[in-house]
Amino acid sequence: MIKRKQDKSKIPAVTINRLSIYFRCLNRLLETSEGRNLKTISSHKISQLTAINSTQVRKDLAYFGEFGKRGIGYPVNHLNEAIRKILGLDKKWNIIIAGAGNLGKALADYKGFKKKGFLIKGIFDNEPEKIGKNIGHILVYNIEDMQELIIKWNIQIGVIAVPADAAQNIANKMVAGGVQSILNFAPVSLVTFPGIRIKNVDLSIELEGLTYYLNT
Amino acid sequence: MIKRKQDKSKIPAVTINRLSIYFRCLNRLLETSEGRNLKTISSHKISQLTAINSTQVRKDLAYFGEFGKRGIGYPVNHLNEAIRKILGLDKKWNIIIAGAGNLGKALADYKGFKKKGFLIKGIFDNEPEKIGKNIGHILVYNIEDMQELIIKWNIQIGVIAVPADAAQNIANKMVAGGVQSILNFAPVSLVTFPGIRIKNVDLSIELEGLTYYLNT
DNA sequence: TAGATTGTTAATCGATTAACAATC
DNA sequence: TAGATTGTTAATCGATTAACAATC
Repeated sequence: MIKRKQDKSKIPAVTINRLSIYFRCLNRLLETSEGRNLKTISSHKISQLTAINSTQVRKDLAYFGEFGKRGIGYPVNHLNEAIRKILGLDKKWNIIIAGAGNLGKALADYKGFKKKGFLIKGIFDNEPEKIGKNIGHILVYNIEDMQELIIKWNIQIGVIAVPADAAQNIANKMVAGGVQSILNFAPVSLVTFPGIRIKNVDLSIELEGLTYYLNT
Repeated sequence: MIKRKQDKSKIPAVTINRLSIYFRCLNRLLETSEGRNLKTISSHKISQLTAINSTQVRKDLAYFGEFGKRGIGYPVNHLNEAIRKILGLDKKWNIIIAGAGNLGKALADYKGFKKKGFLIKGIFDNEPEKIGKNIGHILVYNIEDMQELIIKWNIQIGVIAVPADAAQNIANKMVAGGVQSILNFAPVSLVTFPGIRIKNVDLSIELEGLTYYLNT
């Protein structure tokens, strides 16, 4: 049973990230015949598959309810469904992508989105040659129309894949349109807005986190 | 003066990530005329520009030396160069990309790499139609030849942009070739190797970190 | 009953931040 | 000297992990 009225601010953000990892691990397991025959799974087995400490696994899951049985383990199917609901993946989410460059194209074509219930409703750019064309099955729209279409399409998540110097302006427009969350691929610290959640994916930071340790 | 023999394992990984942020912030500043005229910058100013607590800024920098002067601040140019050296960005790094799909293409075309001293020496794929073609100015090679070319080109960093089920195999081959660090875009927990550093960039985790909070 | 495993408490570990002496 | 600001210590905060009673 999922605990009701669980205060999200009390749950560490890293716990949510690990929940995604457990979810993927269970999904993979259920794709195998071995996994489908499994009734239950122990925190120790999840630990082996994810390289996350088993106490951590139990603690993370316990934030949301008592999913397991002592002496037995966690029922695989039920746990899988419970995590899906916790992460909100039982719902459909409407997304737009700003920027029809290489990255925007790669994201628009990314098969993982649809599978998880993310619907990319449109891509936006300011280059006239790109506007009106299709990327995969998604149409490229004029960035001028973004704010209006965010409202019309009831967009919850905006993905920023524009150059760094345009990112803040795009973010402002997304928020003005009513977007509640932003996934930002531009290498800038966006000025944030109260109540709007921003996640940054930053290639430079990741690469420099490698070169620092390579450097002797 | 940079402290010699600083034990890297004693410095939090998050500090290195923030160092990247400070570095970018200083770079941006030095691109403006206002910034170029600045002799020094205070931890408080850096804090304003990066939204990172000023005590945190001072503590992070103090791991590597005494860059500032009390009552004055940090000399902008010198600090910028010092961080560049700490992150190893004064050196050239040889990179290969495995996977010539949309993501691999986007990465190969990413301008930020060259600017920071990262040289993409080749892209690898197993599809015959792709092998021998150019992406940007980079040639696509047969994945069979990857291990050999890693040695020949003295590759330090391997980027994995192949589907999830192929990722572990590619990682094994990269490590066998002598790659020391891996940037993994495939949504799997790679089995790690002693002494090899792996950084994961995982779109699902980022998106689910948004839907969790959107979910009511 | 004996063995397995959860859920949770308490201990530990590590990172952030407040406070302040040093000093420009 | 007075004000500004660093570098660092000590306090705080928060996350991880060890330990174990509960229980299947």
